[in-house]
Amino acid sequence: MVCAQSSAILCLVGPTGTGKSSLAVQIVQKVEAEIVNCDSRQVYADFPCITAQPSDEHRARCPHHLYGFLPPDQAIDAGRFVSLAQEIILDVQTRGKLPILVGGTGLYFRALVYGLAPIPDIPPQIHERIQTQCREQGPEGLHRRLQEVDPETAARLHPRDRQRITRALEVHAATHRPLSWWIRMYPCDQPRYNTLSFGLWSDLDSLTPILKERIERMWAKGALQEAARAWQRCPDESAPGWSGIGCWELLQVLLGRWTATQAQQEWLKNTRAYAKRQLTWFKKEPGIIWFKPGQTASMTDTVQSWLEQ
RNA sequence: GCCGAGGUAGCUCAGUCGGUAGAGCAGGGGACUGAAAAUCCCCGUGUCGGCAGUUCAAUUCUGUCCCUCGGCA
Repeated sequence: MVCAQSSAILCLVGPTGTGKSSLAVQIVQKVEAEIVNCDSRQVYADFPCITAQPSDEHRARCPHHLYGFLPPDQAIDAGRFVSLAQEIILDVQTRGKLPILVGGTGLYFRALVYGLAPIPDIPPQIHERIQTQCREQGPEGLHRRLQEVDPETAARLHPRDRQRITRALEVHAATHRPLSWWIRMYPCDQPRYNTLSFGLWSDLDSLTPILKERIERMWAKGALQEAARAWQRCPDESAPGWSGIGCWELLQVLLGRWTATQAQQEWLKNTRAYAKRQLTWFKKEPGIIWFKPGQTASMTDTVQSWLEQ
């Protein structure tokens, strides 16, 4: 066993269904390590099966952090993820172990590795006010306002991108500084950890049958019952936990809106589209060493020589 | 067999009063600084069922054949 340097983290990223979780557990057999989740949906306690959280068997092999700890009515965001993950990573490193960051949420990965501008939390009343305005005036209306208070951000956002437009307006309203100011003041272009990043790359055509099979396996393992239990605890379609792919499709079956077949088709379609977005994101991410699933034999050697440096 | 209604993009269909066509969905590509499994953006050549006729020009009109779906036998 090799011990980790104090500031090192290993990252394992790539689209859904490429086998990141199993690979992480394999690496743990060679290196003293603990696994840290980097996936925005696997944090939800009510959806272990549907969001493909590591199995009990995997979790028994080494500590797994930030999985399945949040109820579906509670939101998580990149900022909160980063502060939770930072604390855990530091703790793991202090104990002389290597943190392995595993997951497919590109924004969380980048925010953790490269940092995030220290924008304070937005007070709930400001958030609510701007969301209401967006509903009333539409994203285009808010985009026009953003052009006045933050022309730089407005220029790079499409007038219908309500999520980013409202966020930029919220930042301005809460801090009296435009989002572009924060980003300029706190550029996030240098990694804050000594990082080795692996990516598992699989093109969509090869991934599709795997995703299809995984959905069938989840179905057989009781995904629908899992959703039914979650619905009893949180009967609110708009709750953050329900936005996961699969959760929403299964809910349509529970509410009698879709047939099982329809839901499975939509589930696969949406998963594929998501995998494509992940590929697009990670392709651009610098410094990732790419492997094909199943051709990862040299990976642990790379990890060990990196740790010995 | 007769009478209707159809055959146009992978699917569902619109349209062309004759000048070789366009929507939705599917599919493909892209963006991304606290909702990110989210939120958005861009991308449409297809023997217009086959063959023949009329015409400068036919997917459009005419004839004929083939196929599908109704109704009657």
